[in-house]
Amino acid sequence: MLDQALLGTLVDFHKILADETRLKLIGLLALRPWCGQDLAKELGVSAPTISHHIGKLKKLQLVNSLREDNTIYYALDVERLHEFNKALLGQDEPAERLHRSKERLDERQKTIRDFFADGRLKTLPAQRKKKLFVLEEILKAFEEGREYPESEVNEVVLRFFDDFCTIRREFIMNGYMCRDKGVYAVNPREKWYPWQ
Amino acid sequence: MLDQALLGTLVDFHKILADETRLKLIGLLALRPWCGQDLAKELGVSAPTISHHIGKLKKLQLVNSLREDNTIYYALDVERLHEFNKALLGQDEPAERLHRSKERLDERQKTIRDFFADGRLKTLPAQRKKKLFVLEEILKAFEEGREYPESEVNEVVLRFFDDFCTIRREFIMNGYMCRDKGVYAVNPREKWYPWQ
DNA sequence: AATCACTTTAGACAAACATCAAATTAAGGA
DNA sequence: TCCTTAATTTGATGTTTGTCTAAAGTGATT
Repeated sequence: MLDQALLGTLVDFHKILADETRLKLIGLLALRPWCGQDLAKELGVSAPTISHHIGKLKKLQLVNSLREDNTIYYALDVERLHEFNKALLGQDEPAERLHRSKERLDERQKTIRDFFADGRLKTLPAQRKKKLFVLEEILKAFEEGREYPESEVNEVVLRFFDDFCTIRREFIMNGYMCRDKGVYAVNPREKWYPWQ
Repeated sequence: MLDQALLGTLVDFHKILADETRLKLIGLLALRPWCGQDLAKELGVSAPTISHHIGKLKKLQLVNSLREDNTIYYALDVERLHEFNKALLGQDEPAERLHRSKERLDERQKTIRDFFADGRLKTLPAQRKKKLFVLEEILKAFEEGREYPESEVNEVVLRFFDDFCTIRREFIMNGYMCRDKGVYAVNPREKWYPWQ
C-alpha cells in the first residue's frame, strides 16, 4: 500500500500545512508574490516568524524566492501543491480501478461456480479474496436500504449456508452491513471495497 | 479567499494527518475494517496508543466504529477524506473565476481609456487595482516565452512611459515578469492574478 | 566607510503532543 | 456474581515546534 518513502514525505507535507500561519501564508502567496516585510505586517507577526515559516515551505519546495534589490519576493509553486495533494488519494485512478475490476470479473465468476452448488454455498472460502466474492453473492439476496432484524438476516442467509452466524459476522466485519441495536442494514455499495 | 472557519478545519485536518502512526492507520483502514487489538499488533504499538489515534480520527469523522460482541471494528470514511482534500485547492471554481473576470471588464477598459492617451501612459495610477490594469496593458507589447535583456525591456517600455525603471520594477514586484541574471521574461499568464 | 532596509540565525520559552504503564470502564460468558 | 477480554482514561515523560527578542548577515546607496 503506502510505501515507506512516500509515508515520510506525506507526514512532512501535512506537518507543514498543519499550522494556521503557514496556511494563511499559502493563501496570500496564492494571490501573488510577496516580500517578507509585507507578509509580516499582513499577518501581524514578526519578520523572523515569517522567515521561519517560509523556510519550512521552501524545504518542501512549495515556495520559490526571487531577489529584487534588497527585498526578496516569495512565490507559491501551485503545481507542487497539487502533486502533494494527489499523493494520498490519487494513486488509484478511476480508469485504472475500472481496468482492474474488469480483470477480476472472470476470477469472481469462477469462484462462484466453484463454491456454489444448486444455489447453495458448499463451504466458505478460506482465501480472503474468494471469501469476499462469496459474501457479495449472498448479499444480493438483501435489499439495499431496508432494515432487517437479526432473525430475518439469519433466515435469508440460511437459504445459502447453515452456519448463518459466521456469515452474519463476516458481513459486519468486512463492512458490508452495519448493525445498530440488533437491526441490520446493507451498507451502500460504494463503501464496500473500492480497491478490489 | 480562505475564510476563517475553513482555515481552522483545515489546520485540524492536516494536524491529524501529520503523524506517521495515524497515516499507517489510515492505510490499514483503507483496506478493511480492523479491531483495536489487531491494529496494535500490526503497527507494533500499545492499545492505548491506538485508542488515542483512533479518537483523533473519529473527531474529524474520518473513521466510524462498529461494535460486534466485545470487539469494536473501525472503518475509514473514504468520502470524508476526499472532502478534506478538496478543501484546500478546489475552492476557486473556473466558472466563478470567469464570472468575476467579466464583471471587471468594464472597469479595466475604463481605466485604460482614462490613463492612456495616443497610445502612451499619462501617469501610473496610484490605486493598486488600476495600476495592474495598466501594467498588463503595457505587457501586451512583450512576447510570452521570449527572453529580454534589460536594455530591450527599457526600450519597449519607453514606447509607453518615460520612467521605464519604475515600470520594470513593478513588473517584477507583481509577478508579471521574472528576472534571472539580468535577463527578463514574462511569466505565464495563469500565474499572474487568477483572482482579479 | 557608513548607513539603511530587509532577511536570517541564535537562543529562550511555552504550548502541544505522541507514547507508555497503570487504572478504569464495558460487555459477554462461566 | 465473578472472570475474561477489549477499549478507554489518566498521569507522566520527553520531544517537537511556534513565537518572540536580540544579534548578525546581505546588498545597495550616499
